[in-house]
Amino acid sequence: MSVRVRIAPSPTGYLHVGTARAALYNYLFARHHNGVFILRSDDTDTERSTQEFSDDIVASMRWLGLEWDEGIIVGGPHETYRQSERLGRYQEVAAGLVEAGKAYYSFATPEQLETFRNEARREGMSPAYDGRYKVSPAEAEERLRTGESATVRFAVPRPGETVFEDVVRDEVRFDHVQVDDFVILRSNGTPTYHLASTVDDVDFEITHVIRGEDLLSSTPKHILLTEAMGAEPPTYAHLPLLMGPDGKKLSKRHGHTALAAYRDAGYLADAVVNYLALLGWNPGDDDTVVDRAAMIERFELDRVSKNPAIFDAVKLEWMNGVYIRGMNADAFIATVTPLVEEDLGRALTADERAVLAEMAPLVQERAKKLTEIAPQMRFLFAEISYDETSWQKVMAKPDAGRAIRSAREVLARLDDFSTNSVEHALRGMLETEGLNPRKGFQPLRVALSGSSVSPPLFESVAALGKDRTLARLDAAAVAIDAAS
RNA sequence: GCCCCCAUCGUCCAGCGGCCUAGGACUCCGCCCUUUCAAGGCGGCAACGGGGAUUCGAAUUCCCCUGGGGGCACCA
Repeated sequence: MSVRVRIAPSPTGYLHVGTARAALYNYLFARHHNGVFILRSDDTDTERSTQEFSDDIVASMRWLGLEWDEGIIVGGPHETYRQSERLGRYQEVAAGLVEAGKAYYSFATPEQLETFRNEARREGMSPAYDGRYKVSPAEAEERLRTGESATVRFAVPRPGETVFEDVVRDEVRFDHVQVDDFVILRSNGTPTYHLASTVDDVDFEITHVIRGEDLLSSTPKHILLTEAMGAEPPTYAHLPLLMGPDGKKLSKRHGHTALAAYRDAGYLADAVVNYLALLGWNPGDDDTVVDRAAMIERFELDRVSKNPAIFDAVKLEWMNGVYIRGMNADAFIATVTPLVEEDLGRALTADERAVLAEMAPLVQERAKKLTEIAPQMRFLFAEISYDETSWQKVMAKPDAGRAIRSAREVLARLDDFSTNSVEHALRGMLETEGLNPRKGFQPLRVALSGSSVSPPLFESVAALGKDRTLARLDAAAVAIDAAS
């Protein structure tokens, strides 16, 4: 039987990094086994589900490159892949279970249940509802007829026990006193997550359920439901949860949890994928940078860690730098050009594009995030302003003015503004002025770029060209005089 | 409170009875390279939670404790 797996986000929020990782693992598992990867929308909570979240999920999945074979948007043999469109099917299953005596109409009031739980808790017993307020089928029918509202609950076999073999956790067992007679159909007729999700998994012939550990204790319910439907339960694999730096479940207060936020912050999809993949899985050796093909090739569920993993933003950033440096020159220029144009608020001219292409490799090896790049190249295409800290650190020093004036003089006499020629001229200036590179070059850097941190100096001068270089040196000299 | 899961450097992983003087990556700290910042090179700091048991031998197996996490809804 071929592998069929799914990721089933609920459009009640943006695609969370934890969900993204679960999606990635499902994807890698499917690709590794030449199986089918499905994207389903678990949108039974109509109150909280929105189109915006749904769009975000699709966009984020595509950005990561986790193409799905069946599911929302792309369709497939099991249309539809949206739970909100399958309500009839869930009701049908629920009715069948009631018919078979495996589920029942429940009239237990919230107050009764609350009281039961409190009491159980007080006595040190399991707070899982044991169905004690169940009424006879005849009575249920009668009360239903009089218009009384009811939920449908699954009748958990008691006493009993559910044992299953989890791929990452090995054998897990739950005594049924810990499993409540859970609601499968709300009093308004809509299915709960347990019902909808399980029915879909059965109908879509899901073979492996790979999901977060937070669902581990719900698994007996899903197995019981599956069996009650007369189907074979899938293989389960529960992934360790993602934590924030404080060791608590990753949430908004830890920073970005919406995957799209990382895209917007200048991260590369491949870097995020690589980082997420290694957060709880390892390829079997000490490799850290692993491309997608290698991940697919080497992915195994039994190499998934059991430990919760703390999301380390610093390491992600490092990895992003690795991927930026790994881009080929053309690809880098292609992704960076629109960013620079957006930053400037205008399109680049052909000449400017040539300058950008020239300078691109220099900023490429320095960037950790795409968002750092435009600000670093801005001085090439727009007027500058001096960074306050840089000014204090460099321009307020005694030799700054001298270096700038001397450089201005030397460069003014220079016709060949190639990098080599500029370097030769400026090093000559250092010598005649008796300045070391730090004292002699840093002021020039600030004069030209506005900051003490910039791409390499000689290349920058060459890229700016003679006119603008001289103008900026003049302006800096004036500014220094004015400041002293 | 009840149940489940987990436990190696600060963090992510390796280790699946002797190859461990516990390995790699990020971070941090030195040094080198160097026009700034990065990158890169070299080196360094840093961990098997505690107690029993099994064994000739335990980070690796078993038990207890402790600690951390998750779940216990007409939310998913």
